[in-house]
Amino acid sequence: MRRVTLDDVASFAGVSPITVSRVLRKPDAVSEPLRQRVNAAVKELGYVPNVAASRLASARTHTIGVIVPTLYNVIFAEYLLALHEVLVDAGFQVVVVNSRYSEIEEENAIKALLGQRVEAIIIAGIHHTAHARQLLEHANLPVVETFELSQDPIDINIGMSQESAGQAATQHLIKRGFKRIAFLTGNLDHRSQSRLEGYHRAMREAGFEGFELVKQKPRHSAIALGSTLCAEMLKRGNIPEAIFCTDDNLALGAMQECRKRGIGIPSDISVIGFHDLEFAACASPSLSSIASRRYETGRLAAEKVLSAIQASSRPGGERIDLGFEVKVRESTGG
Amino acid sequence: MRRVTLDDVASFAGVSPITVSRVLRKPDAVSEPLRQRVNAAVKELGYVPNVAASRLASARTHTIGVIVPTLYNVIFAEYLLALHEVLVDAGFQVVVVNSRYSEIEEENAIKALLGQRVEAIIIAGIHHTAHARQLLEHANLPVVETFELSQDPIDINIGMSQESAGQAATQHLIKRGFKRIAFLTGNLDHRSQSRLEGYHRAMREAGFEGFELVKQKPRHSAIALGSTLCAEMLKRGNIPEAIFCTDDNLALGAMQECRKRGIGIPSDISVIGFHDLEFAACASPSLSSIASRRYETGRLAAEKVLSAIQASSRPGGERIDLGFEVKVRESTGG
DNA sequence: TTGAAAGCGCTAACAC
DNA sequence: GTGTTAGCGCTTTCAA
Repeated sequence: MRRVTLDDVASFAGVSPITVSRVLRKPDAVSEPLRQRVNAAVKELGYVPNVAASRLASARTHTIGVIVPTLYNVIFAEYLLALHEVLVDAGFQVVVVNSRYSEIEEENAIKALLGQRVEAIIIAGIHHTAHARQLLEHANLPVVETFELSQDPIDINIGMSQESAGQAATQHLIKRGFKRIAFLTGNLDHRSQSRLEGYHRAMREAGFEGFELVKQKPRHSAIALGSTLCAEMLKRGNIPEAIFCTDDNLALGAMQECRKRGIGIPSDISVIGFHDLEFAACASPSLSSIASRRYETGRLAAEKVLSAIQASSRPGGERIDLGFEVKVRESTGG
Repeated sequence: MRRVTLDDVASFAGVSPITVSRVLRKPDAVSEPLRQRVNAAVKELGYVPNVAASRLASARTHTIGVIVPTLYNVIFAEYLLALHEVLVDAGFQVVVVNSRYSEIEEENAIKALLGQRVEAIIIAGIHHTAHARQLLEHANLPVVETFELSQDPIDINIGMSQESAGQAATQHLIKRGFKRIAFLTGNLDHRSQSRLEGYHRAMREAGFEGFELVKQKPRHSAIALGSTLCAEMLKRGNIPEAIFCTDDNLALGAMQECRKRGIGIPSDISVIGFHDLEFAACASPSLSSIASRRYETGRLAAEKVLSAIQASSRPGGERIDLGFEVKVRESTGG
């Protein structure tokens, strides 16, 4: 049962193949009667064009490659949503690849996307293997790196300073008068690492000693992990005045653990999270957090890519800092 | 700056193109010395194979199409994660398309995927336009419909009875002794609709009168919507003894609204949600919910697809009910 | 406005 | 084990 091809449609309609192709791509270039005959034939035969052939012949794929470290994180879901909204509406296909927080997998993902001849790559993060970086630089297509700020962007870089954000969160706690401030995190990816550095910087500047608790995050339970981390910290006799969690889910878990133990928030311990997830504002107590602009990051990245493709020129090094915002709420006495 | 092709590699290595192709796809079929020369040439020239050409020539795409109504929902994120885990590891590429809860967009998505000659389609939901259904039936590839149970699956159907689940949730509340039970939902997609029907069935069987509150869900705030819906219901003087929310996020918002108004949960009003999201177990009060098996749905769908492709035969109508579980917690006095 | 010819970059099938 | 030939299904010239 051979699939129907463009040639089949052409013979059926009694026109040349190229006419069918034109009807499908630029109908205005074909006269009304032929157009109708072709459209009828397409419908009659149930013809579906083969994109692989079209891509090969035209050297255009109308595809954008996107690399994210994980699919299981609302942050990236929102970002992907924004990318989709802009790119799909502009007639592009989005291919999402998941690097699972591994630079090796990221390099493989880049190879796979290049093999597909994607017209641009949007990649979360600025840390790549040397070879990956080389591939991206030599690929001759627009590359957008997101979420972090790079000293040396490949092409375009859109993000925020994770370190400054970490510092700002910590400074907020310091301003509230706390000295014993703990830092809690799940897996220490580059972004959490930077936040941790910001935390240490703020603590150092204030003359305080920091202490962090890091624990690998199992796949499905950032909230539960927050409780676990918090419990562990308390069990060790490390009773802080305030906790900075690298993620709102962790913070929520930590708050629940405290509540379970009769520790008041913020009366006994203040808590600040990161990302300002939806529940933060309406949790109780409402959770202070650092608002990150992942939706805007996605939209802007997509728009930059579209204009670069339109201009068919590779954009020069551009760095856009979308910033962040400290949201002060009840969990830190706000 | 022409891209490096297989022919370039071949001349560089002094072998025929097909030998290069073999080294890349079945290295064992090529002698050691040639293999080394080819690999060196590939590296030296930075050759990246063109998948479009390969797909066209081999008539295999190693691509699976996946259609989901939205990307902005943890349920589908978990499901996609499971699909990715199985399919990517088996050497397939996953192309995800988002139908935005529209059957028309779903039909377009199907066309786009067929145009890409995906080797199987995994689609969330069982409700399609007549034309979409026809396309899927005639496409001669394995089709898996998920999340709901179909009377008449295209090929394979993996899911749960949304209606029974809605009924079970309601019956749980009825057993607790409640008569005035409200049903709260955001947008009424097919699955929520079925849950609503289950709710009405349970109420009817118990001889009670049901009342539902439906409101279109704006993109980013299921929790806030839950508060809004709850507030609206209370403002109208409709004070129920229990609330069944079609989603845990709504339930969380509703609980928060109640707390704000000094309404005790479960002392004044009981609340049950749906999906058993991560926070349900550790919210306070912990939230009763209906656990859905979306992760397993994803894995099983992917596995079924793989074995169908392996057998290169279209599977006959098969329906797999993965069931659900009523999780009784504090919010309904558990 | 329409068509003929050529070729995109790869692989299947068949020789050697 | 290696190469030759042909062709996958489209689109890009260029000519009419």
